[in-house]
Amino acid sequence: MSRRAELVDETRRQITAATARLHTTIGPANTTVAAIAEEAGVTRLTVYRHFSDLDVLFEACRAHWRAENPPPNAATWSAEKDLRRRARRALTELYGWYREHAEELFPIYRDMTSMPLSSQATMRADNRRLGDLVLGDDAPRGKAGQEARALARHLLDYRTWRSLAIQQELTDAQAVDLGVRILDSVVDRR
Amino acid sequence: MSRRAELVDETRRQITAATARLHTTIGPANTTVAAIAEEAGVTRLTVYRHFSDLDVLFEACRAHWRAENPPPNAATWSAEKDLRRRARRALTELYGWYREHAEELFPIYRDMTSMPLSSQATMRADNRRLGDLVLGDDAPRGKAGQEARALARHLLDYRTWRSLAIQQELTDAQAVDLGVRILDSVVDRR
DNA sequence: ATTCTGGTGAACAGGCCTGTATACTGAAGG
DNA sequence: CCTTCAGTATACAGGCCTGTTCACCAGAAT
Repeated sequence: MSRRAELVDETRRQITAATARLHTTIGPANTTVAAIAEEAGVTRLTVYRHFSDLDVLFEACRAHWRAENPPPNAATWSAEKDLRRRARRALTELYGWYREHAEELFPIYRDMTSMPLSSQATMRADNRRLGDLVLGDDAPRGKAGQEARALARHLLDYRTWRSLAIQQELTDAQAVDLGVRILDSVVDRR
Repeated sequence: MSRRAELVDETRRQITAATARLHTTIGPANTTVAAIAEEAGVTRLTVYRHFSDLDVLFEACRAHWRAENPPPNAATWSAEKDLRRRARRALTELYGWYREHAEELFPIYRDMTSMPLSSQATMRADNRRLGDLVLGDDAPRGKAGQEARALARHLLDYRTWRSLAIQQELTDAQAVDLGVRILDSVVDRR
């Protein structure tokens, strides 16, 4: 990569990083192009140049942030063969990550509706994937399965963690315990 | 009440009603004084006159809307002596109300952080009260009690209903079932 | 009939935002 | 050495918002 291209790339990176900083503080809904430019130490015009489509910037910003703050690796959860252990591990890791990034994730979820639909879809798909991963083969069939999946996904959501841990003031350990117990009782019911 | 005072009062009512309409559609965060005035068929100046303090308007608006859309009467829940029945009744009534006002409540909860602290406190207190009412004397002591209360309150929250019923696409009946089962399993555990 | 006064209409200065256009600068790179 | 072009600086026209001031009107109240 030529030096020239490198510089351009660096500017682009600055812009996405600045956007990420704003999204995780004041939130996407209040993030203006003017603010991004200032935060990136760049002219408004430069932002427009790099990202004529704001949605592209939002997606780039999302990718950037996740690369710098990697969420737990859900793939390893499958190693636990027992549902309770698997759920415990998943919730512990995820809730830990949520706690670590509580402040940053809050504006994201709050302003979700003002984000590009593609990003919203991605987040929903992620949530679904995690839920299915935790349930594994233990998901009942039919209606019971639908409810179990709904519960698993609900428990894995950031907002559920926030409700339990921040609003209701449970410790993360308590929230995890509660989640595991609940999920088990629903899946395991005769 | 004199005719004069009546007219003044009517204007005030128009303003709070207009505010309520805006809060339940575009949300408190996007509700401007200009928009309120227009929606109320009144001058911006008139709005300022009646409510120099916006927080007062917000609170009046909240009261107005709740009077027109009364939530279920939680006091009657205590009639059910069995926890499961009580929880079922509470969740059924509350989730029904949430469903009925799903669209209107959404912007309120989304923009909660941009509402006056007093309103936020009121909502939290309400939630606590409902939770305690549902648990009644069945709340365990100590740590288990704390978790049971947290769960009850969490289940009664609008956002939990939304997560289960809208996001995860459960029917209200399914969400209620799930909630009752979960709460029972946590309260009743060994 | 006259006085109050809630509401109107218009205007102000100030702020922040948008998207676009202009001409300029400075460094990478042929 | 000289071209290319990413980024700068500055400006514009347009939009919407805020809070406040002033003169004015018309209908209640007395």
